[in-house]
Amino acid sequence: MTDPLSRTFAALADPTRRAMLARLSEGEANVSDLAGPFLKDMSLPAVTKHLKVLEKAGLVRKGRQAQWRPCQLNGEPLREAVDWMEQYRIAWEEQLDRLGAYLKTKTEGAGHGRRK
Amino acid sequence: MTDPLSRTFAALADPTRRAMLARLSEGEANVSDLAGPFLKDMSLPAVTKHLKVLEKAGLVRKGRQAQWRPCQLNGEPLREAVDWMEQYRIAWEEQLDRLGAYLKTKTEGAGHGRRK
DNA sequence: TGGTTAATTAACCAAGAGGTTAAATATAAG
DNA sequence: CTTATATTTAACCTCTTGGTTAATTAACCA
Repeated sequence: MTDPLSRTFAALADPTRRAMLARLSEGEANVSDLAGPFLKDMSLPAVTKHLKVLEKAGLVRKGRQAQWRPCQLNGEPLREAVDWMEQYRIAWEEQLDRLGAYLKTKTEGAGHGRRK
Repeated sequence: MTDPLSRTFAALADPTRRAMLARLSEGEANVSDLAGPFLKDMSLPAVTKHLKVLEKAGLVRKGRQAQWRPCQLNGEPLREAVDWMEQYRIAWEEQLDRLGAYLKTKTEGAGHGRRK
């Protein structure tokens, strides 16, 4: 699982990480800001690890400012993931269309020929 | 990692599984059809396992027809995943806009006042 | 019945993910 | 120089993932 797209999807496959991205979509945040909502459920090092997964996937960029590490969201890998999905979603919708058309034909042809 | 969205993203986080979905986007296929391109790299049971991951994520539906198991793609979970992403993509693009606006302000204000 | 093809299950293994606690680092502030 | 705050690293543990080979099930065919 070394390719970028896999890393992106893997990063998204965790509700904690998705929540952190959601938080970051509202603006920059330090590690402890991000950790806040989760400290009831897990330790700070656990959050650091999640953050690292997001960083390695390129979804988050971490700066430095004194002892704080302000984190920013980077949407680019997201766009690539969406692109991958859309590419096939089109095919899937076409499949649905074909199915729809097929069913329609069957129904229309039920009387074995056109009406009128 | 028990929620549907996580299962979907996790299922997509593997190039073998993505390739299987890509194949299925061209139409129905049996397990051995799907396995074909990968049998140089892995065994059939490995493919079965990948398929099971896709099934549990609801991305693939497996029927039966004699000894074959015709597999079909189900795009619905995909749509939900895209929806999740789009929801935040909007925010991300806005962030980019704000960044752009900020840089623009800085440049404009460089001469400390408006040019005539 | 016995054989062939398609696919799954079982039992196992190595590596990775996600968590922990305790110790270390980085920066600021007395 | 010491202390406080923010964050990371180290060492460890358990469960899951992704793979294996060997055996099993399911359905057809002769």
